[in-house]
Amino acid sequence: MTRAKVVDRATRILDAGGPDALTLSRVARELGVRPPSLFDHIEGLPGLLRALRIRSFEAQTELLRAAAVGRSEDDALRAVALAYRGFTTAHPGLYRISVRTYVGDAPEVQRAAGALLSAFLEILRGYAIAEDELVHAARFARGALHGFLTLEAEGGFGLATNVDASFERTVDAICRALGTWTSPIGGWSSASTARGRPSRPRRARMRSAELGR
Amino acid sequence: MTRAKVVDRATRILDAGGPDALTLSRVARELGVRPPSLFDHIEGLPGLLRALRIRSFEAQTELLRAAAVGRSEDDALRAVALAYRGFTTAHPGLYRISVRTYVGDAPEVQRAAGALLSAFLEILRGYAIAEDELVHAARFARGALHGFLTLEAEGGFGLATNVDASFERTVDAICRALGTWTSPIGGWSSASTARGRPSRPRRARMRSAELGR
DNA sequence: GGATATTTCCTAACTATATTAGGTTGGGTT
DNA sequence: AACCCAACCTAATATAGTTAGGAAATATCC
Repeated sequence: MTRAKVVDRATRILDAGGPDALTLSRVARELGVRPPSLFDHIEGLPGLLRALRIRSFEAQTELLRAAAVGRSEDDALRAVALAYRGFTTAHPGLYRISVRTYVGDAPEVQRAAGALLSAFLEILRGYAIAEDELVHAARFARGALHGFLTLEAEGGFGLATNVDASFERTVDAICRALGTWTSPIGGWSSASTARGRPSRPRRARMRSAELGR
Repeated sequence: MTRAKVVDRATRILDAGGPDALTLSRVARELGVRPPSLFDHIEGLPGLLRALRIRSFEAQTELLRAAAVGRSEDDALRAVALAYRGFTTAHPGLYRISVRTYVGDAPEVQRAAGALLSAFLEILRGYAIAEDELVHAARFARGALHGFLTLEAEGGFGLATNVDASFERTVDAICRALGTWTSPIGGWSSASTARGRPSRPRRARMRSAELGR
């Protein structure tokens, strides 16, 4: 019984049964030991979750780097997107657990998350995007990819008609947006924007209705 | 003590303390009753979560409709995006809980989720996008919005430098992509694409490494 | 090789949570 | 006045996580 085996088994349970299925009792049962025995290898449930998050971030980072090597711009982004989708499909639970609790988490987790972030930034460096716009572009691209995959994993697309095609179109759209990235002041990037830049959104006020009290 | 009060209090706890803070014990304590008393108003914890998800979807749907009324295309999308961000900021817990568990959930929850989906589709109808492309465009737009807001809410952007600007850029990027939406066959929409349509991504194979065993 | 230290598992016990069963009470109805 | 039922209660059970402390196996050191 080693720490790695505990985390391995937890990963399997997580991927197969979702977050609610993962309990120390179950991990212990499947490993043939009693729950308290796990505490000699992980620091309780929080420690196990921490280990899983780190594993998830590291896997994603490596994946991303491997997919991008030797490619650039749209080519790199497409490869990364495909690899990412492969990951969320193969390890839905592990992916999910990496979302949530970046902030306030242990330094090691923060570090793993940071590595993923910078790997992503690296890929976007191929595009003709001003340095101070890069972070915005990265947030957009990562968010778009992440949002699609999350919704897909959660079944948020309702009837699963043609999700593959939707994904291709989504990646295309991201590439298109990155290829025509603009600064808010004037045109920066090589290509001119297709439809200019429509009026700045005026701050709309929202009512939070009678939710929560 | 009414059902509505239970759900209200649960919403507050959820928004203030996150998913882990929400327990029946706590709801009961804050309402001045004992836990079993709650069972006369909700069907246990699963029932409470169900009610919360429904409330979340309904709130989002109404919000979206209200923001879009009287506007179209980019104008509508910008307003919707702002309203959405306002919602996730005001009710992070309630928003979170709507993500996850679409599939396999109770019919009422499915219905509430479906209403949100179709409201979103309605907004995109203003764009010059072919009918059979609409669903793809909606998945992209919703995913991008959702992904950004999720990452922001989870602190996934690391140092919170200029997230407001990132959001504006992201909404711009979504508008741009929708304005230049293409069909995979040929040009459909009004504007021609800025950078043509690069080679179809070839299915990359991924290794799932030694994760989960 | 034998004494010792460390690792790894165990049982026992405690806490919190969700949940069921069944009792009490008071307001409103016939 | 008798009744019903809505809304609360106490008591009890099951499961999860966790701590304390002990026993056995394994590694380490003289």
